[in-house]
Amino acid sequence: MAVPSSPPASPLFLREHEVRRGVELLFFGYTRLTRSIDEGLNEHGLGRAHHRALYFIARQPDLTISELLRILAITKQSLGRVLTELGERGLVETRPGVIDRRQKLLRLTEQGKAFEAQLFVALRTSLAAAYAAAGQESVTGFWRVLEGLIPDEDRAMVAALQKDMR
Amino acid sequence: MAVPSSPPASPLFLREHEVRRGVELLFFGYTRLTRSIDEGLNEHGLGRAHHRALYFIARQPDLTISELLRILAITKQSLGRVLTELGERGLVETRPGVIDRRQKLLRLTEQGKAFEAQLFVALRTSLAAAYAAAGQESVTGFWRVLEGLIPDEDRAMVAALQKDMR
DNA sequence: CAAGATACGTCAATATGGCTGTCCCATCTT
DNA sequence: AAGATGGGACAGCCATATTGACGTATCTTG
Repeated sequence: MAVPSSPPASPLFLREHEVRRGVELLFFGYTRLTRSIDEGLNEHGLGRAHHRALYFIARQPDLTISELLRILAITKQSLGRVLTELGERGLVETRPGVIDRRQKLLRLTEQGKAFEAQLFVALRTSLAAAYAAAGQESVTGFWRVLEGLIPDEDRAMVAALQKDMR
Repeated sequence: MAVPSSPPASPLFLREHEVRRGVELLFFGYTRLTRSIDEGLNEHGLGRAHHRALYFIARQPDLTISELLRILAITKQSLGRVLTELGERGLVETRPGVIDRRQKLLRLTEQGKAFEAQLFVALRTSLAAAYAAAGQESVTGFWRVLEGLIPDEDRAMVAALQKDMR
């Protein structure tokens, strides 16, 4: 795998160090951010999978099971376990769909809202510090690159989440 | 409350939606990027944990076990299993440290290098496309924000990885 | 040199969060 | 009435992580 020291104008090769930098920063950044909520989750005996469900239910009240499945991209069985546990702890409640009574609309209880908000504080603290240190210009770039990592078929779903943000 | 060191308009309390957007984009971007290598890993019966080890050994040949443990932030036992499996498949080899013979210096075999390079193609394809779509300015911002997510005590480690990038 | 610290390995037990496959029920659609 | 869809549930499996304790080789230091 000998690499010439003066590379030709192959854009793919030229980007290697930039790509490695991105891979590494994404790895460390993502894992550190998720670690920031572990303590709060542990207090309730919950894990990150529970947080992901909580988060997206908080984000889109009256989400259905199948919508949540598409967002999380896990199996019905895996999600079932998580939702059962969240229900048992009184953090999530469901009601039958209005239009389609087979559906279950997911919502956070008051307790669930409070807990999600508590976890969100940790996320906000970390991200806000990073945003502040980097500056608004950088934040825009940060978003743009991440958007480019999301495959076309998923982009509508992500955009929908952010649709009704004020 | 006198906080002399922060500017008056310090956006510590960013608008919530900016933080949620970052959380979501990081989640989707990171998970989609990691999924891009699953197929390649599956062909060898390996998982993402194996890739992380492979990746960092590729990045820093002659890495020691304890350095790798610090990077991955997992336990010795977890890493032990991963390295055993990589060794059995002839992807990673070790030799005793030169200065300190208790150490094991980790290296990829030729096979290991080829495999890591193959996986890297998928990462590069995804990230390079995102970089190209976003533009160089954005890439810089992307890096800056992610750097800000890494706690001070880990930053030296990450910087060391990128020290000898050409 | 003896004592202790360090680098690494290993055992056993456990938790978490995924997966597949199969079958079921209620409800909506045609 | 038949079929499609939303959701639940069973059984079993796998990957990846954890803790705690103990062992061995090697380096460092009083």
